[in-house]
Amino acid sequence: MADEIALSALLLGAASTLVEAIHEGTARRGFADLRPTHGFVFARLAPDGATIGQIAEHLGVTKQAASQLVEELVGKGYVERHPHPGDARAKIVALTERGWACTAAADEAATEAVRSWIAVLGQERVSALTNDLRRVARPGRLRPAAW
Amino acid sequence: MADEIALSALLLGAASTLVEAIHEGTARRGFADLRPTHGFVFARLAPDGATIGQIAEHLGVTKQAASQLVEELVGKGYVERHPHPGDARAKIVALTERGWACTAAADEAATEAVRSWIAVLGQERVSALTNDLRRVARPGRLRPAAW
DNA sequence: CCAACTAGTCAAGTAGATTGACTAAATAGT
DNA sequence: ACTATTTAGTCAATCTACTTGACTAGTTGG
Repeated sequence: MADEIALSALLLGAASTLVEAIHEGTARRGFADLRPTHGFVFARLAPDGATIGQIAEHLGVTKQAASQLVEELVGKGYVERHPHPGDARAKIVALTERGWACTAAADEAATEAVRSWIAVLGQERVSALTNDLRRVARPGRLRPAAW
Repeated sequence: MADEIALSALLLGAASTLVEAIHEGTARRGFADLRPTHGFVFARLAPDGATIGQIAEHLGVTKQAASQLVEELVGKGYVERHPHPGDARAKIVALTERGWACTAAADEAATEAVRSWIAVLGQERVSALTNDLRRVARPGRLRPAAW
């Protein structure tokens, strides 16, 4: 049936709604020079940082794209490149103080956004939803780009 | 908490997983020259067709982008432009026979994809999930573009 | 019946990705 | 131990899906 098709549209719509709410809330808290994609980078960076390759895999993009993204974040003061302790080729990308502040703001914005869902569905169902998704969503493939 | 942040990543990952499965399944059935975006156009076109403006709104893109998309689909034989009965400026974009065949293939692929979710979660929870999403996902905003 | 608006297209520009070629460092094979 | 292959990251060029801006043709309203 078309019901199965509708599910993907719903998931996409829901994801879009939530991501945009978080993005908007984060911007409102003083971090307006970022896109949602950057937030997904931050999520991978906390708490211990990550290499370019790990970021690329997390986002589901090429290393080159990840590298460009990191370069932009370095320029804006959100992350720093540190030498990798055990591999001189690699670099550890880590959040700066500003990066951590932004992450905190994003967490607030996310809580705020989800609160409106809880108001509609109840805490119970939101939790159930989250758990169900955890079981079917293959990690990685984070960005539905190039569709 | 970071749990709220995770929810958006999960939704996005789930949507991505499902959309790609449908896309792949449709391609496997003989329609390999399409992107997922085209599928969302088809969904709006069935059963009665739509104008360029309606397609644009459905996808959350500009009319120009929608127009280009339709042009591509015309070239590939999936849709046709018909004159609008009551407005000589407008055009009704409608599925061709091939367009309908592709839609049927996409439905099959979607059913197949959702079946694997049902195998994990059970019919019950998948239905509950769908209903929950229906209540929180704002329609439109289909494509999380420009992230 | 003229002014303002709407549907769609043409053309050019843009942002975020890609592929390809390269350097330097690590790992594996003999 | 020395060579060969693989891996981490970057530079450069390109691609592509989308945007903004300008326009034509048709519609609506005072």
